[in-house]
Amino acid sequence: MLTAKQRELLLFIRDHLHSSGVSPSFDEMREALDLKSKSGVHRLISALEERQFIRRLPNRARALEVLRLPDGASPAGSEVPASAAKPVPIAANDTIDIPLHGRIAAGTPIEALQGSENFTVPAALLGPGEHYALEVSGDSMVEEGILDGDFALIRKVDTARDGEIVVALIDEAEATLKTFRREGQMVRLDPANRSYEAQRYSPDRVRIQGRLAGLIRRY
Amino acid sequence: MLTAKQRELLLFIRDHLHSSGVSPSFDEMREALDLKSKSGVHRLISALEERQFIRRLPNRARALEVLRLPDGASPAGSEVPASAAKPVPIAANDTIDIPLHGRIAAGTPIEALQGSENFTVPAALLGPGEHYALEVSGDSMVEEGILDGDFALIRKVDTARDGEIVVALIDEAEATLKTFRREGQMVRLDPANRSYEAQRYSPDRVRIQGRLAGLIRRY
DNA sequence: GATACACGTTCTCCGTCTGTTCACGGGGGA
DNA sequence: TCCCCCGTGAACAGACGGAGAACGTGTATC
Repeated sequence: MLTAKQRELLLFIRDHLHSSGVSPSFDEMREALDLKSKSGVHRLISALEERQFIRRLPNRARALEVLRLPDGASPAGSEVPASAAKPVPIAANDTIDIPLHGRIAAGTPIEALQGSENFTVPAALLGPGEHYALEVSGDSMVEEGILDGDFALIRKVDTARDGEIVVALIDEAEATLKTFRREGQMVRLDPANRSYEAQRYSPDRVRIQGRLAGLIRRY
Repeated sequence: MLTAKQRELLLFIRDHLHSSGVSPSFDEMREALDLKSKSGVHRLISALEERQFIRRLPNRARALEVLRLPDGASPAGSEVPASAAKPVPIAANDTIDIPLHGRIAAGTPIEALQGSENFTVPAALLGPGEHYALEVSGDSMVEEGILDGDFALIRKVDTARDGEIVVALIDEAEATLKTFRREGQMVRLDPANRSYEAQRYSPDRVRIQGRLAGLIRRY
């Protein structure tokens, strides 16, 4: 599950947390692992986070939290290991991890934004098919109850019916979340905000990248 | 999770609370941390609040509440640590199962609706504390992006600050989701829909049953 | 109800600490 | 071979924290 270095770092964080009460800074970890650069630490931390051994607040100082320890680790003090203290109360395995492809804004096709981040959602929210998540940027869909900062769950499809909310890629360059409508030979993308105007394109300029399947908001 | 200063302040607040019964003022905290200005304290407090270690009422004197303690902190007195008194189950898993207490509509207090259904949500969506879910009924909060049929995730608390969206039980009979505001001696519950009017009640008629913590929508 | 006081909030300025990212490279396993 | 792990170095952005002052807000008091 972990490489030797990752394991060493994880145990160091655990010990540091236990003895001083605060998580170590990147420089302290660099020192402890006998490295000369922090960027190696950064990679190890990312790996530990990806493997769900630690949790952290991004861009925050000393904001690490150890979630669990590798198998066979000795406890920090004379106490029980952290893993035993958390008996893992909830099973409920009906969730799905989907990739979070960044913010949906102007500029880049969705495929380009292959973020490493993942997003866990209840399986009940999603239908069949492949999905991904986007963070909504801007207020063009407020009248549909889609606000800036919301997470849109998108089902990967390349067709849409009138009235459906889709991720549309215009001219292979700009992706937006809009209501899809056909208008004669043209495609119309309707915002849900009176301050914005509907846009019309010829079908060959518009590529559907998915259909809105769910929405998640944090307060 | 915390920097040294943040941890120091949190432990001071805990001790002060424990020995004198009230939370310290900003000046007392400034003194305790050996600072010459309160603004540093303010920033530390904000960081602690952001990390969900404390809760507070804005513009209220000495209105701090310790929600949990950093890992490895010794208890204040000879008693059990605050963390044990308040279970605050932050699951290490990715998801948490919370009860779905039916639709929020007129008629009945939330407790009465002990539905058997459960609702699985990503743990990242919820902070500490106990939560439950409600299905939103009606369009009184559309301008906040809360639509009929959405699922509101509610943190079980009995206090609210101005501007927060809460589940309020009126006269022990009718529960609604509204924005909470104080207005002089009265409590005002604001809808987010121009077609509805704000309602005013004396505080003893209103019981807060929770605070909006997240929102989930299915398309 | 006017006033005074205590307290919390916000701002600017500043220096330091810390995390992030990039580009470079080497080694080893599948 | 490609891919992953690991190391280095440097530059940068932003968080953190301290000082001081002005300003709001709540509460008590008269």
